[in-house]
Amino acid sequence: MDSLGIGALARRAGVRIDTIRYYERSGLLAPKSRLPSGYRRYGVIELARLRFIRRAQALGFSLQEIRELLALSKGRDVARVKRAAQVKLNDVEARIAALQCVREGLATLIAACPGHGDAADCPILQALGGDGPGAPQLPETPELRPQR
Amino acid sequence: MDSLGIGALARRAGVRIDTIRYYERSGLLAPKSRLPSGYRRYGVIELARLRFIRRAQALGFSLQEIRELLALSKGRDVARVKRAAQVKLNDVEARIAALQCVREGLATLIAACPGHGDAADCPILQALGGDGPGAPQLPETPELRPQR
DNA sequence: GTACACCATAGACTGTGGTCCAGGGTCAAG
DNA sequence: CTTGACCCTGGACCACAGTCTATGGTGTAC
Repeated sequence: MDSLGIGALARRAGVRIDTIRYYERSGLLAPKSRLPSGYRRYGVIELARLRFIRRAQALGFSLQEIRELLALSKGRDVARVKRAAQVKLNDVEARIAALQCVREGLATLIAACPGHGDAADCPILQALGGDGPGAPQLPETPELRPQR
Repeated sequence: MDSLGIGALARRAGVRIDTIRYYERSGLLAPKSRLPSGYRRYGVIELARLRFIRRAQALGFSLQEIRELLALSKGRDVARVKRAAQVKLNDVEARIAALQCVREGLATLIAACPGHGDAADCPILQALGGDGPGAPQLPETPELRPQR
């Protein structure tokens, strides 16, 4: 029998046992079966699914989004899966662009800072203090967080 | 008097009143002064600071990181400020690199997905299902989460 | 002077993604 | 048959970043 207990599954996937049970509670990963004692048993499919969950998480998907992706994979709707990935890609690219903005701002400030002398001459402190010309050009309150 | 009550400040910065009080509890933003009644009063400096907090947050900085960023502006030691900014810059660059990794993984999957046909042909679903050649090249269990 | 918007505090609650603990039951080896 | 590792459930707890509620005080305009 190539079936695993929860501990073996956890070791193979590199997660904690509690995390697996948490995913089960969250409707992400059910055991293949249970022993009469109630012990969970998992097969290779469950291992792959668990690894997928971790990978998708590392890609920036929330558990909710992963739930949706997994649901899509049951429906075999390839087009919708692709669209979901595309949306996430756009999201990631926007974040990269914003961070590159910050990097430029910081790099400029650091380059302009003498590293000694009066605090009034430090462009970094000026940028932090107000919204003068030295302030990093950041998007105005982008709607990244839901404001219910 | 160009001083604002908490409600006016909230409206000008586009945040909720509770959020401002929460930031105060968190040591991020103190009122300029208080009326004898206890009412908070804020000036343009506080408004700028609040806007800075929101901007930094939108870029993925946690409140803890923002606290550190803002703490820099209190330091009289310009050299230390510059060094701290440098550390932050490295931090931002690491974030960018990690996100670029994610972007590559997603882009590869999307490019390889026909967007139609059988689910077996979809590399996104394959990446989900197993760890075949189509799986995104992600660092194994990247330390994104503290494992205390 | 009273109506009404505004503000104060303390503390409870939300959702996300887990993590830990108590108090047991089960499985396999020796 | 006992020991130790493993597993079960239910519920508490954590950090984060707010959000809401209850209860009561304040500021101002009519």
